[in-house]
Amino acid sequence: MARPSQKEERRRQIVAGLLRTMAQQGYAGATVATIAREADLTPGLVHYYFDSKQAILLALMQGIGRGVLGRFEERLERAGDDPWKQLFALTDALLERDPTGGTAPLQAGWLVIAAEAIHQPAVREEYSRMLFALVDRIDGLLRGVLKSEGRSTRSSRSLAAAIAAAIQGVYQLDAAAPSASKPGSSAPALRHMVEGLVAAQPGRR
Amino acid sequence: MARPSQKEERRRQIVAGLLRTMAQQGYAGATVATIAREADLTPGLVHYYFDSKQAILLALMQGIGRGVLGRFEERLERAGDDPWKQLFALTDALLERDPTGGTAPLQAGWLVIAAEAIHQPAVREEYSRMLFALVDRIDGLLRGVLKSEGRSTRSSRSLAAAIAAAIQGVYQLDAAAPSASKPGSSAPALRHMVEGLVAAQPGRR
Amino acid sequence: MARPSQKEERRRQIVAGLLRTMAQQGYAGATVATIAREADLTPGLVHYYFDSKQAILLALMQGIGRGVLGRFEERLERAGDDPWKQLFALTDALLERDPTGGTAPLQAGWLVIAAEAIHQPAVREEYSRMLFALVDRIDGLLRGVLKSEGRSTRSSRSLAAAIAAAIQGVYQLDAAAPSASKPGSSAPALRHMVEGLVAAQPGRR
Amino acid sequence: MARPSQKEERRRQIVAGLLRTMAQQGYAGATVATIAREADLTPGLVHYYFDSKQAILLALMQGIGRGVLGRFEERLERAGDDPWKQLFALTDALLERDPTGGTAPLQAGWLVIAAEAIHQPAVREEYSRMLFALVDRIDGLLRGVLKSEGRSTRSSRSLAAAIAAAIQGVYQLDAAAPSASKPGSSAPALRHMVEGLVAAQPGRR
DNA sequence: TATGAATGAGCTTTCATTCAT
DNA sequence: AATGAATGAAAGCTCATTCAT
Repeated sequence: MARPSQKEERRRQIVAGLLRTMAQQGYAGATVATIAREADLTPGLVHYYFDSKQAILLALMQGIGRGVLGRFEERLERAGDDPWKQLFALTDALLERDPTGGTAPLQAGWLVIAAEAIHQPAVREEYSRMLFALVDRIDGLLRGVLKSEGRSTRSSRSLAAAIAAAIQGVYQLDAAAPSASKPGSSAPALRHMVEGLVAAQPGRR
Repeated sequence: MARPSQKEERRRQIVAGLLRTMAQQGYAGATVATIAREADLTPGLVHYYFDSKQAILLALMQGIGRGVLGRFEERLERAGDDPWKQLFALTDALLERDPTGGTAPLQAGWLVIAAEAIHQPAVREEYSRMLFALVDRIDGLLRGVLKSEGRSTRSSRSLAAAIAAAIQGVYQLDAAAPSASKPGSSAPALRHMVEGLVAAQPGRR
Repeated sequence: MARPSQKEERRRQIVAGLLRTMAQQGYAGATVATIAREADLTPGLVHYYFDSKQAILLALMQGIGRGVLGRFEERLERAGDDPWKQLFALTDALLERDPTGGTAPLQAGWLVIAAEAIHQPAVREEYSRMLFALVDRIDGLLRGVLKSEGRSTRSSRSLAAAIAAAIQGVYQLDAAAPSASKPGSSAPALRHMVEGLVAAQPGRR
Repeated sequence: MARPSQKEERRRQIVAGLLRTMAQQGYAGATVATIAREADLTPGLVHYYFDSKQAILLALMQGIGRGVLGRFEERLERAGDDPWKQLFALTDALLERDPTGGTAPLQAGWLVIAAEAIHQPAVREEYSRMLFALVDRIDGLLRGVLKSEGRSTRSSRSLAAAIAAAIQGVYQLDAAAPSASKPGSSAPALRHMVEGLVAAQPGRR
């Protein structure tokens, strides 16, 4: 009972190693050897803690999910009861750019994961799971907003999906063509997009 | 003279082979052997027409760029003089889902390309080039809209980037988690988002 | 009967192409495609005139043999009856460095050929044939010298082989480490070596 | 701890495998697979110990350098103070033919290396380095001889280069056309050549 | 004669994974 | 727990040679 979980600590190291290398070299380029080096371990030990490279990726995805949602829930408390503020607390949390550049690996990693989801069923499953969780969370907040505006919540889920898509899109641009968007401009732009979605009269134009 | 030159045709075959396999297996999974099989050629011949696998990818990107923009320019003619209609002609063209499922490879491929752009400099360059072209095109139409609404065009480029991001996001969701969004719901949702962007009072909220 | 021998001309081109590329890239590096390009032909045509790459090499060796010996025979006429002059006419001819650098390919090529002779039996055979011819020629002249000095010709063939070896050695150094020997210093040095061989009392020291 | 490190031993095996196969098949013919088989290893393992095939070659060259010079230094001690004996200790050591045929690979290998030096810059560099070391060593001994004979040492380096060339030439003949020279005849012939070089009056004949 | 498309065998190299220690 | 040697199955790419035109 000395160290409560060497094991968990080691796994965290490895997962972090994968994220860092993957964000720079892609998934295929993230060799087990590279991951190990980044985590200050040996290749053999990586396979002692994880059955396969894919297993590391899945663990990474779950870690990201917990981390990002966790960061948001903190903010939600500070948002009070205003539905708009709550919704924007979520979008802002997701789009926040770490000034130290620390989130770049996260966004790049996320893009890489999405690409892997296309052909790795296990990854797609986890990816979908996380995305549904996100859409559901957005949907919940969005319904609050719609109600407060006296609007129908009928198609709220579609709208939530659109918001999620927009967020993913910002990730993608930031990661793959960082020069295309001005830093700091995404969060406010997304707010206006969301306002547009909410204000829209179904069937208009 | 030797066999009549089918050089361009062959190259097209190979590029198409890459897109199809890449959309199903990712870039690393699209081996030269797979590409060749998909194009009904031998691996050696693939390298007769392209110096490297990466060269095929770059050719594919240029082909996609030409194809997508071409499809749009056709529609633009039908949109007449209404700035809103012109802008929506573009977004609709980009988001249109081929009912036969034919565009799925394109969107999946695009996501894979974005992921490769992260660590392959040549790909990133081409990716940025194409994205800039898209943002510029959106920007042009957006300015028309803003003027017609009597609004400032000062930050039009940021808005254009946001719109491009939203489109990329839809691609990503469609490719990696198709079940998350209802088919057909993206195009109208994007319209509303764009309206929101345009209607926004800078500095509000 | 129009052109007496297009064929021979073409073959000469190809052989020259092999020599040039081989002198720069080695035998393995001298691709049929490279040879063809250097000869301003197409790869297919190369195999129309030669059955195989090796066949070009063998033709090259014969061409070199004729060329080098031919150059020497010219000089021999000018050497008159002095046995020493005749012998040095040969060594000088072999060691002469083209001031335009034109013989560099020849020496480099010769070194490459020697290396191929190790494992290509057909090449080794031709190489030996040429070397024997050279040693025999040297031997003939050397006997003249030995007689004129009143010395035994018993071991003249060994001495001739040693002289041939020294010449090969100069080729090798010139080709692989040109900076090791001063240009122009080889021919006189070789003369002195030969003099030493001739002057030696068998069994001395 | 893992298996006890046999790193150096393994590297030696591989280098020896390269020398053996290279002496029989040339450098291009010495595939990594062949080398591995000769060393009783798998091809993958070869690349575990060496980054590239070229790296094995460079290691081989350094090994040869150390080995040959080492063999000579032993003899030098036995040569006492006589400058001639010292010089001949060197040439004899270099030309010594292992009666078991054991040095044949070495000489053949050396020829192959010289041929590679032509077009592989890294190999040329190492080759030059070794040759310079050899010429320098010869030069040192030669100066001793020249002084003891009361002769000028002005052009000793050129003479040393000529001696080195003659040695290389013997290697070449032995490797590529072993039948051309009688076994055992090279060492004495070289001695006489060297004597001729030393005895020569500069500018004579 | 001449072309250059096409083939297929083979090359070097990489890497996830296993395993003796 | 930990190491790093070892494996083997690919991968991308090259190239002599053939062949339809």
